[in-house]
Amino acid sequence: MSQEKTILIVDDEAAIRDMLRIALEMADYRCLEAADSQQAHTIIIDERPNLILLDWMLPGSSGIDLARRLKKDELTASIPIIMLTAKSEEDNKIQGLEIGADDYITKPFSPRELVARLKAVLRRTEGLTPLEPIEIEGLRMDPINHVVTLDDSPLQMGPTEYRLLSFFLTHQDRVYTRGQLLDHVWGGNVYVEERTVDVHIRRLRKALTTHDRFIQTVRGAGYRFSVKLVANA
Amino acid sequence: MSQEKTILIVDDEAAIRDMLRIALEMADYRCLEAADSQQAHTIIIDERPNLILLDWMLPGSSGIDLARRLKKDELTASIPIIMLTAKSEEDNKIQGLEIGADDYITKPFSPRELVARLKAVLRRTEGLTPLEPIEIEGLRMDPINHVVTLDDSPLQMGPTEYRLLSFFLTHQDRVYTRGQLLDHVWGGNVYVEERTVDVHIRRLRKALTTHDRFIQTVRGAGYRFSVKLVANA
DNA sequence: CGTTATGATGACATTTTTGTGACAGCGGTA
DNA sequence: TACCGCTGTCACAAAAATGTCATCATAACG
Repeated sequence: MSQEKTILIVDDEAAIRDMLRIALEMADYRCLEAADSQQAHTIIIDERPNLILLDWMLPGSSGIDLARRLKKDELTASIPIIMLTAKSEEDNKIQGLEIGADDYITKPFSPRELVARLKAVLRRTEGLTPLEPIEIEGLRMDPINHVVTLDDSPLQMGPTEYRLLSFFLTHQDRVYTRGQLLDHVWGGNVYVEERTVDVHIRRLRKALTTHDRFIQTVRGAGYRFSVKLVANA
Repeated sequence: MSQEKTILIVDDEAAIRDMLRIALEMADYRCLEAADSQQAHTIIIDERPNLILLDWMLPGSSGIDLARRLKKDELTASIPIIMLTAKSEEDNKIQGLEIGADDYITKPFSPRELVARLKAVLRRTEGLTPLEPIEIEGLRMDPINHVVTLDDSPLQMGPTEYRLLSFFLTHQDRVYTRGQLLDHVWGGNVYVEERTVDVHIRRLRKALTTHDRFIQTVRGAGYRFSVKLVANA
């Protein structure tokens, strides 16, 4: 299960888009529908990309305006942007960096360079999770060292169980269906059997051994993580 | 209150120096005396700067030679360098990065861009170069003499392994993804496969032989250096 | 009770991730 | 020139995690 990243391409030249798409898909990235020239200033997508490749020159609305608007909008401000500029436009790169683009690439560029820079930008913005440790009833999860302890003794579990526990700790006292758990913990667009959730719940329970009272089964509905003991309904 | 960083400016144009000084001081950095054209090849300072801004073109001795010498000298090898290049020299940027400069900026640049890049470089190299020797459990790193010993017997390792260990020693008990390690240890603008990290982790582990328990693999996440933590999560 | 629906559990093949040895390129040096 | 150390990448081995299934246990309900 590779952690797939999605890239949004905004360019009005179909040839460039195709080239980008091929390069990106070879590197295991998923491309979102590239906005064409006319709608470039009103991109509507129903999925949040991990990164935006934005051409500097867009007819109607210039790429830099678009970038500025994206960076202003709360919803999109945190998405890193890489600007594509023609060589003659290179002077603009400073302006591009100033308004918040995370990198720029001058055309023509090699696919390899593109992917390399893209990786660098993604990696730079990736590790920005200075989350606070969570502790309840002796169960402590510290995302900084990626360690779960129960009464100070470390617990061992797989990555999926870790994510599952992480989700539960931040969403306590509420019942989630298997489908919802798949959405939140596995990620939206994966196809796995709902029963798989049962197995991982089992594995997480085993990892928590003595404290498996935390995870409650709600028959016919799903699972709930809670410190309080709640009667099922 | 702010942890003051000192920047050494090496440029023969007084106008540039003044501009840099103003920009840097506005951003709360402290500037060291800029070497002028004549002494550029024999910088003598009595304070160790946190970063060096180095002009590519220096009369008498070219900036790149100076950079190379700085990177060779044990005392200064660990100080990050940002090269300033004129636009026409941009082809040289690759060469600059190759000899060990941590970033480059092409003139003309905005003060804002300068500070942004400078911050990025400082952030990456932060804590990477302790001035005091560090010792834990018989493992001792002496940054001044650039020597690592284990129970008083010297260990041999390559430069990359040394930097990796140096980073780990100053950032213990915390998981870093391969990408983050590339960012901090290799530098932000190198394009290297993430698996390369694995290989260097292996080489470092081999160099530490008996104490390879320090470097822990956190499956699905990255690596962690720690004396105490044992179980993964 | 008996029947049925739903969850728990152990086993297992497959996939993913990491460890490891080898190798070619590069720059420095004898 | 030949040699040497370091580096990044690769191919393959090893290890761990994952998803699915068959089967068992239990709750719900008549």
